[in-house]
Amino acid sequence: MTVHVQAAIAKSLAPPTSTLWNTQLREFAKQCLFSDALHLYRRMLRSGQSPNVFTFPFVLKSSAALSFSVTGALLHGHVLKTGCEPEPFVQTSLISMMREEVVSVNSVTLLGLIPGCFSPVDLDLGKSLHCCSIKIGLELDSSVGNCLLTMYVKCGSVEYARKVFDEMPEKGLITWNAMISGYSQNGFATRVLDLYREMKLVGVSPDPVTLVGVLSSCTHLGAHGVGREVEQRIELCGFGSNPFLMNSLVNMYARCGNLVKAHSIFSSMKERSLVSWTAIIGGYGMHGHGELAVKLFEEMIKAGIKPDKTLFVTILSACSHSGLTDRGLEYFATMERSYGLQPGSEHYSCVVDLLGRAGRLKEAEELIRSMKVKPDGAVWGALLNACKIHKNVKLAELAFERVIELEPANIGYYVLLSNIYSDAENSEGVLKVRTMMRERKLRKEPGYSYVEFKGEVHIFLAGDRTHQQTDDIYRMLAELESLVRKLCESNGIGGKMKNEQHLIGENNVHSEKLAIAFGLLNTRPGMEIIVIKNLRACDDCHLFLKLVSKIADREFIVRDATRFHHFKDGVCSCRDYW
DNA sequence: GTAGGGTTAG
Repeated sequence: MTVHVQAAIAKSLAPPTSTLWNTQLREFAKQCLFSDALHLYRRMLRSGQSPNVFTFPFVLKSSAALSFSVTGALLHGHVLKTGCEPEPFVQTSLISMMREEVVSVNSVTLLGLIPGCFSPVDLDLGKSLHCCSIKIGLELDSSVGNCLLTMYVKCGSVEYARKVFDEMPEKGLITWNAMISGYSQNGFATRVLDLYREMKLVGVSPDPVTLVGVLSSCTHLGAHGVGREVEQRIELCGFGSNPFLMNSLVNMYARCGNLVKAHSIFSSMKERSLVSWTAIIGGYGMHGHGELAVKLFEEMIKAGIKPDKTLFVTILSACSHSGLTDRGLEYFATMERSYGLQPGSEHYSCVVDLLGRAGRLKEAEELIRSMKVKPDGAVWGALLNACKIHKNVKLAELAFERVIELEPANIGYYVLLSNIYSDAENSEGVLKVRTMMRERKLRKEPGYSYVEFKGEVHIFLAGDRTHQQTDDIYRMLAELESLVRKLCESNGIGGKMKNEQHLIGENNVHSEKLAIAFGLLNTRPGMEIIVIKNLRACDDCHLFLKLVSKIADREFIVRDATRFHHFKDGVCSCRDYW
């Protein structure tokens, strides 16, 4: 179409109609070729073709994107804000054009203007466009409403978006999708699932776009049940060839630990994009199969696909979790050398983690000092974490000092340092950290864990006794604890358990332990137990849960704020190498 | 002729 239009205009075989001009303008605006759009607009005027109501949105959008002044007062504010002087051509051509036609702001104009505000810095301008649409009584128009809703989502104002959503009298598929994707992209996974249920109840049929948002939220929540329902729907509706949807499905299964299923979907895909590869490689890496992740990565390179920055984060972390230190360092070196990708802070934090887990703390510290970009909190945080593993109090103090300069309110780092002191039996240090937290009025958010069982969510806090099965749960825990102790003594791993001894007992019952005990009580062998934890899963529970999986011969997953921990037969597929 | 989509560490 585009080629045809260009050819028609260039050869002037027939005088282009306004529709042809507008189609080409729209193409340019869509591809963000804004100055091309403005040039085309100039040619259009020169050729004697008058712009009409369909012309304005694309010209206005292009002008707005280029920060040029367009329609009077509305965008004048924008120009002042960015400090861009209006380009003389745009100004003169617009003024002359306006003189000839009365520009009335209608829904089409708004639809051209609002997408110019799809970024948090333009939120104020977007709000004024919202006011403008209310003034002319168009805010309830479904296209304008959808557009405003999306604008708020892209600006990160989910609550405003929801307000627009609630006020819209006619909610079409696109309205539901915009809200569902909006929640999904901003991390409100439970709200996505609520809205999805509501949508089906009012009789709107989900399409692939809906399901992508829903699947992404299932992945974050570990909501396997909904995920499987979505998969059935995909088959039923014949959406199986949609690459976006298939990527989401691969990602969901990969992250939930069902790598066989993830791989089979991945293999069956006709088009495998970089995102598909990232999903499957990340899945293997996350579950401790670093060798397989590396193998797939090499396969991808051989297939002629170029990795991007995201994939490098994924592969570096895969190497880190499987102890493939040197392989990871090689990849880090090729990033810039072979692919021209400048490593960012996120890559450095992976490499610090890589070196740190391997005990190469000195090199990790040197790497940070050699960084061209300013290290962020995550980089020093990775070093601090390594100090916890390898019990280096001195370096930990330095890393803590740096990380706290950058993220003074991040409680996780205070807890980490406190645990490092506690491991070193340095009670003075523990006290120091606690005082610091009190002075800064920082309080640790209470950790909780929950299990989804028969459509209900069972939530537990540390030491919780409110659940109706409390007695049985505690009995089960006491039994497990005594079996764990026996196993430790007979296998001579009591040393590792030493730090954990004080955790056993009612005062130190972690929420994930309660959730697992609940799961063991209520599910049959062979059924998977998935526990979700709001914060990071407790390191001290790790060994306990591994041993429980052996004793009870059961498989379970603890999904915490950062990753999946897959426990099976006494092994955790996550960070098990050390 | 308008609005909605997948991947990333700690």
